[in-house]
Amino acid sequence: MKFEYQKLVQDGAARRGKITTAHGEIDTPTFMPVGTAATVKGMLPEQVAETGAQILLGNTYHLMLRPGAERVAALGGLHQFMNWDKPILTDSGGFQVMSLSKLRKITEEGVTFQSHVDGSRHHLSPERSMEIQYLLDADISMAFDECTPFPSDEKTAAESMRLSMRWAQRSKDAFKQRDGYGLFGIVQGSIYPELRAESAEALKAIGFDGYAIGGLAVGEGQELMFQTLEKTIPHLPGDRPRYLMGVGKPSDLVGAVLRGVDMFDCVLPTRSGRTAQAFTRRGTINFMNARHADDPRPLDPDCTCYTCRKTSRAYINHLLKCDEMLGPMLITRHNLHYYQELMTGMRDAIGAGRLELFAAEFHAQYEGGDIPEI
RNA sequence: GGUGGGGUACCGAAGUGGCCAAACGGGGCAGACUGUAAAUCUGCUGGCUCUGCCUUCGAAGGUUCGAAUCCUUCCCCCACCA
Repeated sequence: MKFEYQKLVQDGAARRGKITTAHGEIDTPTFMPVGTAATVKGMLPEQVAETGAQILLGNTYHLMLRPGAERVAALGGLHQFMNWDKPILTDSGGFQVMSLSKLRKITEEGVTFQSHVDGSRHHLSPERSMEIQYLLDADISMAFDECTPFPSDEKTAAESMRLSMRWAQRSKDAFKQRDGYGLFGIVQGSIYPELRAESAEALKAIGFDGYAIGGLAVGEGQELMFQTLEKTIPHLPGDRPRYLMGVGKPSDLVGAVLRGVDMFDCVLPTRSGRTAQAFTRRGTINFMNARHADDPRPLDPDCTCYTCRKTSRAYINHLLKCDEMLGPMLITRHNLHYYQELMTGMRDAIGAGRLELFAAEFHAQYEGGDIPEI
């Protein structure tokens, strides 16, 4: 089957749509849990699927180091390797170029870096990144880019963005076209509207199956992020999915969907889940706090996830206090469920032409505070 | 009964005349986390009317300008020997 994006309903700038890939369909707007090292930390694949996730994010950088892309390919590809038969999108390794900045050396050709695992030297280029993502059998591959740090002055941001655009062309040239598989370009340009526009136009000229917006949620703040989205999205084609990389908090997702974003990935529900923070429709809860120790109520009485149906706040608090692995697992499971439910809510709202109202209700409830103390 | 070792903050444990309200761990309390080098990181953790004062290093007394640190007596714990 063909890799394609179908826009089903438009509500303001927001879109309800569907992406078709070799491993199945994805309802958009969608949230992709992050499974960096061929696992969503602390979750079995079927549990991830149970939350409603339709696609995962995997990582070129981590998987090339361990266990190695060729090995994954020999073992049947990433889907089989990690027992996830739904779509997978792989990051290109570009983000690690930034997050591992102490160990990197960037040239026009690509980036040389030292492994955080054992210090060994490795090289990543647009061509090698495409090859790795092909070996992993990613349904959606990402162009190899440089995630421009924040803050960057306009000149630096422009040079970084233009390098990413040249790499985007090379990524496109190296990408092996196959039915059901797609390649996304990544818009850069920091917070500068003209650079974002230039970047988006450059990618559009190359032609991609989807367009990602990178280099945001890196410290600029939500307001600047939203402003940048508003200056970027009008330059992107309407008949392709838009993916805001690495975002974000629930309110970021709502604001970005309102502005026309279709896809997200973020470590927050999983990472925060491991560090005691639960996301609920009524805001966040830190389960290490002593006030939960005697609370027999579920994490969220209105939630239908396993954690909320079967466990109490007191139990979760106890597990975390004892450093038991089940604590992070339970919160992660809830968080992923909450994120998926939020996306479902937005998809339904767009379908009904009432996303603005949904957003207003979301904010009122999210900022309204946790359920009353017992 | 004898010999030796020891009693320090919530716990463990440094410190053996002034730079000690007392290192360091743990625990506790709170905060952070946005394309995952993160089950990680940061702060606080005697009290107060808080650029200072008060109380605290088993108890009481003493030496000294000054004591958790030196002296005396007492109480308690541990090990080995009887």
